[in-house]
Amino acid sequence: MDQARAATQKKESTAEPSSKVICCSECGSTSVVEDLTRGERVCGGCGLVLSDHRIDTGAEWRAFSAEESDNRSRVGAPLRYTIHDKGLSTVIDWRDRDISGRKLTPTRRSEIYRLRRWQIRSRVHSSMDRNLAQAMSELERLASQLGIPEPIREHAALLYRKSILKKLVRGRSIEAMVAATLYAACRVRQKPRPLDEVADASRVDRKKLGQCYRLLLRSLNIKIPLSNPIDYISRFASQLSLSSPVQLRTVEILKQSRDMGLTIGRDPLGLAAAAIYVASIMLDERRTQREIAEVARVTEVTVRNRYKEIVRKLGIDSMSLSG
DNA sequence: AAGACGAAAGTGGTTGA
DNA sequence: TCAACAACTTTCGTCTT
Repeated sequence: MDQARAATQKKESTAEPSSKVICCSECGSTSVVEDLTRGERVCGGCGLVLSDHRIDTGAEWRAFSAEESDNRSRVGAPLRYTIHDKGLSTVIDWRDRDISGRKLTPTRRSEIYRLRRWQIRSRVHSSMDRNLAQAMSELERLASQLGIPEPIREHAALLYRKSILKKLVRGRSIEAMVAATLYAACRVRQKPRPLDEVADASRVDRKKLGQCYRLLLRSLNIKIPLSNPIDYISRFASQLSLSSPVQLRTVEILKQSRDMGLTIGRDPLGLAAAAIYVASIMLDERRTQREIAEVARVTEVTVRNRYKEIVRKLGIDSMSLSG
């Protein structure tokens, strides 16, 4: 009992600082200077080197003017997991010219032509590569439809690669697994999307998606942070075109609700919706239960029930609601 | 008339025997 | 595998603004 509590407390205390603020182990200062030319991270307080040998992702040219530094960049594209061969495979140029720009002789030309054909074939040659090629294009389609940013797409792509290696895709549809990895990646990065939203955008039904998602978590040992209603607020608020004070008030309400134990076992979507509803009334930017329920993908009834609980438990009286 | 409310029955997922 | 269960949904009649 006590052990369990100690464990959760420890988890909370270690999870907090490592995710955002970096503290110097010597002086506790939070100001960290990044020295990219030396690949070091140095404490701004005492000068202690916190980490070194960082990979420099910046330019490897020297530039003598602003124009030059704009033009010149690191050679080659960065490694990308969303391209099925990570963007690393060889490409044979389609122009029939040799290295010095001369036209090729007819014999040489037909030779190159055959080489090129085989090269293209071999690029997607193994079944894994074919699967990946298909999956990555589906991932791109789905992610752009949902407006999911590049880093999360890459994360999803990485998860998909892992699930292929674990042979999870076998016997399941590529689409379902892609949708599941994308949903999981959003959750891991604390930018959750409602499961229904992802299911709608792909051609996978909710149930299949949920099954694949759970399989993914189990097989790859992924730890997903409990989805927090607060993570949904900014998206919902912007869909309802609510001002930022309303967002802030909503977050406040959610924090209070959590402290009152109102959030345990409750659907985060419903909580987010109800909190937005309360905040929108308090700050006189009223939205109907139906409007809010729609963007949060819950029913009005759920919004209502949560909202009633919040009002009752937080002691929000009718005065602060009406005006 | 639209929105809010609440009761009652139905649904899908989890848990424990 | 099945029943019990909690949370959520659907549906619908009634009340309020």
